Amino acid sequence: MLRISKLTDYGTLVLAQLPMIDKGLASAGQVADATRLSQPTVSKLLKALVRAGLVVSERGSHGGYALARAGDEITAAQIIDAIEGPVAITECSSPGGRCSLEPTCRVGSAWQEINLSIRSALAQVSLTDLQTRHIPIPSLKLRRDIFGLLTNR
Amino acid sequence: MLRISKLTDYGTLVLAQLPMIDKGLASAGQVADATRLSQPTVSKLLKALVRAGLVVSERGSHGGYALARAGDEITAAQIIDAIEGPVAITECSSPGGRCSLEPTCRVGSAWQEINLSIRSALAQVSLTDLQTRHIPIPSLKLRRDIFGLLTNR
DNA sequence: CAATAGGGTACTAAAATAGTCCTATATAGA
DNA sequence: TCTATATAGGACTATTTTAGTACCCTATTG
Repeated sequence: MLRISKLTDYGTLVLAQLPMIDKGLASAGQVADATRLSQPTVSKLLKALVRAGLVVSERGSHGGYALARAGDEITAAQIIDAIEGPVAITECSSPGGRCSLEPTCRVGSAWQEINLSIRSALAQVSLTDLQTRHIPIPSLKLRRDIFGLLTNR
Repeated sequence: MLRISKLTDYGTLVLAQLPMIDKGLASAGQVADATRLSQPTVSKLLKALVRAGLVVSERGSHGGYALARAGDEITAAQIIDAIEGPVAITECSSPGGRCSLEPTCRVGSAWQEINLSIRSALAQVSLTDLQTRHIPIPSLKLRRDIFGLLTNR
């Protein structure tokens, strides 16, 4: 019915591998190893996450990435926005969308209500929820396989 | 962020052109003319809507299509399901999805909560809402243009 | 039994998504 | 200050999904 992209799902995996900002840094390569995703893809995701402010980065030979804030301060809505961009359910639902009939046309408002409901639902689920709502998993590899099954990757 | 397909949007247009079940029938060609969509596309949509039970059809030389029930008994969720199929936000959010770890894995539940919220939002908007929440429009053609602008078709 | 209309499936074309690669810039340490 | 390592940004290619079309079949009316 509605879906998030594979990249957004990967983004969740990537975020789950990052240390908190005050606990050191992980390089893109390390994250790629841990998630079993390719390095270029991981880099692309991390760049988007940095731009969105969910992740902080440091350049240079001992550089890397870390979560900008705690996992329960990062929401599913923010992750989706960071990776897919703020695409709305229809063009006209976008704030500042280009519908020139805004003042008279009321059709958009129905879709906007829907869009707000969806966003609020997504804002109520944190990264911590997404990554910890399961029983402890023996190894990283297995954990990744579970994600794979979950999302049909 | 999340979006419906163009075909689903077209589906709303098509539904808006159909008479109620007790008020006669409209042929696919008539609906195509009224919506300015191509006949093959309209036929495809109508077939899907019939299969989903939102529309009834009659074959034969005076056949055609009509709404199976009143516009406020048809929801946005039903329209989306009819045309895009019941694809969930992730595979595992599908009822009866194929995640073999269901009993132990709790990750899916977060996405499922999200999915339920989205579905309930979509179930609260009717076809009537979608088609009548605007000021009266002079002609069918103009009305269609407005939909076009709205959805960036 | 001919004309008209829907039913189903398969195919083609177009667009969005996913994935990769290349070049530039920054930092640490020898 | 030079080299190794790491991120930044953008361009490019491949893949997948979506949209659109065409064909052949079945049903109904006059």
